[in-house]
Amino acid sequence: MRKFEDSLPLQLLKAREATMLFFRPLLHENSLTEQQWRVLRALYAYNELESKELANRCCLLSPSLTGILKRLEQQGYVKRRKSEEDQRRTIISLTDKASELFQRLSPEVEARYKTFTERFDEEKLKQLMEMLKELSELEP
Amino acid sequence: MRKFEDSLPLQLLKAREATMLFFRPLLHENSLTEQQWRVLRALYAYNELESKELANRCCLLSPSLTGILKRLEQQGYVKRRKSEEDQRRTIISLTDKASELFQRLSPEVEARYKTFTERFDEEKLKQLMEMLKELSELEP
DNA sequence: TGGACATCAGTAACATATTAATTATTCTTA
DNA sequence: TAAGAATAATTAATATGTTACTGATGTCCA
Repeated sequence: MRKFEDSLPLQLLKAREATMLFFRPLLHENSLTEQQWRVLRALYAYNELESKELANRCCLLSPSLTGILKRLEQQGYVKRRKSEEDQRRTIISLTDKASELFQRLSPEVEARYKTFTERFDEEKLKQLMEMLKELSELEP
Repeated sequence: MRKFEDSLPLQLLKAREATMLFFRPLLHENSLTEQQWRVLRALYAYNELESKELANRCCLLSPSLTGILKRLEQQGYVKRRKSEEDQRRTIISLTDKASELFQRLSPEVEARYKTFTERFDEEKLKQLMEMLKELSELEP
């Protein structure tokens, strides 16, 4: 039988934890959770997104996103509006306050990303990303 | 600036989600969470472990483990005893009931692992595990 | 056209994640 | 050896993860 440590999900989890150690302190200094930051990143990149698509892109489940958006909205970082064509859908976008926050933090995030790639070869990182992509497209 | 999707933590998360799709249904059929299964696996592999070491190996934080162990204990799957040398430490082990459950589920888990490797080349998987290991040993 | 069916957002209930603080024990060193 | 620092486990408080379910809307076809 495989050893306990040979579990792929476990190794993915450990690798993710190790990677987040580079960024989590910065987010925490700014009172952001990693999920909140993921949502801000997505919305900054795509300008506005329907709730469902936002959840998909951020790899969040709908009930989790509901709470995250509620808190981000309370802090004045996101706004929501109903879709014209389909009243079931909600469209989310960033406030100016959030854009400013993002632009303020973004350089430091990239700087820490750089220190990361100084310790983990970029070519290897590229290969890794390829494999992860392939993996995430797998279906049972 | 990097694209939203070029985030390594996000890709690790997505890859893990895709992988867990192979196993989560089985665990769910048996009323186990993935964290509970991780704990059972570790304890089965190591026979008994101190609480702190169990948390480390399972990539769980101590407060999370406290709750997980409480529920596993209520269901009669784990037992705890105090360390003789150091009264601060708790030593955790599986009950017979848990060993039986593990032995019953383990073959099916391995079977699903096999269907997984049929779609994701084993040589590539080996490379991936190498990179993940290297990644998880990184420190900021 | 209206009723079965699908879809989307949200709620409910419980499990886990995260940080800070607390308690009990052990170690250190003045 | 007694006070202070360090460590292990827990609790507290809040945020998120997970599944099941509800309510509102939309689609489709008899």
